[in-house]
Amino acid sequence: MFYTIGEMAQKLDVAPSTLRYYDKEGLLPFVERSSGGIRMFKDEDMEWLRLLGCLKKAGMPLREIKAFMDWSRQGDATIDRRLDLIEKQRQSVLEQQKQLEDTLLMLDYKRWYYQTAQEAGTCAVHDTLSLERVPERFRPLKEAWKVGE
Amino acid sequence: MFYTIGEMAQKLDVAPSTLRYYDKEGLLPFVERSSGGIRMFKDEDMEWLRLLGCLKKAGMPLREIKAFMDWSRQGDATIDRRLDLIEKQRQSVLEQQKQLEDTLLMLDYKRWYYQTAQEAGTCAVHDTLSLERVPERFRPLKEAWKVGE
DNA sequence: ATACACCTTCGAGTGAACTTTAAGTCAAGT
DNA sequence: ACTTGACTTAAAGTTCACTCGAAGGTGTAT
Repeated sequence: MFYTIGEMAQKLDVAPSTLRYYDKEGLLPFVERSSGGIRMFKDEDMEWLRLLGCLKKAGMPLREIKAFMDWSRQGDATIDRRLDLIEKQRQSVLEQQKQLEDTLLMLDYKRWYYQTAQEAGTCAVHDTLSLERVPERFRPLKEAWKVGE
Repeated sequence: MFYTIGEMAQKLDVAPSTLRYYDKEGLLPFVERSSGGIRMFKDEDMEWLRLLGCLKKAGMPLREIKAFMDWSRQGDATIDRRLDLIEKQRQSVLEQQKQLEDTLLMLDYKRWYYQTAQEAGTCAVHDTLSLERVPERFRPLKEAWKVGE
C-alpha cells in the first residue's frame, strides 16, 4: 500500500512542502519513486517520520536527526555513536522537563495572580495581600524571584 | 545599585547583543539610561528578564511576550487579556510536557535497544529477541509504533 | 590628558526550518 | 484527446531570534 506525498502529509499533519524539504535534506533516503518520478510512501516510512517528529519536538536539530539516519544505514559499526546521540538527547529532554516544571509553577502563580486581580477588578489587591493569603506553593517562587507584576 | 548591559548579560548568561535586541524590540521599556546614553539595569529588571527567559524556554514567541509586557503597562483594563495569554501558555506547557514524556519513553527504548546491541556487537540481536525479553514498559511503544531500527 | 575597556546605534548578515513561486509533468476521469 | 488536480524541481522568499561590524561615544584609572 502506497501513499502520495499529499496523503502522507495529511496523515502526519504537516505540509507536503515540509516532506519535500526533509527529502531534499537527505532525511528520507528510503522513499521510493514511481516510474514518473512521484514519491511513493509506505506504511513503514511513517514510523521513521514519527520518530523524526518526536525528536524534532524534543528540540533535536534536523542535522543531528540526519546524522542518526545516516549512521543507522551504515550498520553495526556506528552503534556507539548512535547510543551517544540518544543519551545526549535523553539528557536534554530531562533538562527540558525540569525547565517546563519551573515555567508551569510560574504560570500557575501568574494565573492565580490575575484571577485574584480579575475578581477584585484591579491588580492593586496584591499590594495589600498578606503573605499567608498567597497559596503556599507560590511562596518559594515569590522569594526566589520577587515576581510582582 | 545599577548594572551595565555587560554585567546584566553575565548575570543572565546571555550575550549583551541579545539584551540590545530585546530592547530594540520594545521588550525592555523600563531600562533607564545614564546622561551619556548608557543603559542602567536595576535588580528588579532582572525579575522581568527572568520571566522573559522562562516564557521563551516555554516556546512563547517574543511578539507575544511583548504583548504581555505592553498590556502590563496599560494597567487594569487589560487583566482579562493577560489572564487569557497566561492560560493559553499554561495549556501549551501541559501539552509540551506530555510530548516530552512520549519522547522520553521513546529515547529510553532506543537507549535499551542500542545498549543491548552494543553488548551483542550487532543490531541483529533484536531480530531474534522474543517479546518477553523486551522490558515491559517498552511493549506498548513497540505495538503503537512498530519502532524497529 | 590619555589610554583602555566597554558602551552606543545602525544596518547588514546568519542559520534554521520551512514556504512560496514558476514552470512544467503525471495520472485519472469524461 | 482534453481537462483537472496533484505531483515534480529549482530557486527565491519568509520568519524568527539573534549576531556582527563599523564608526563613534563614555567613563574610569593612572
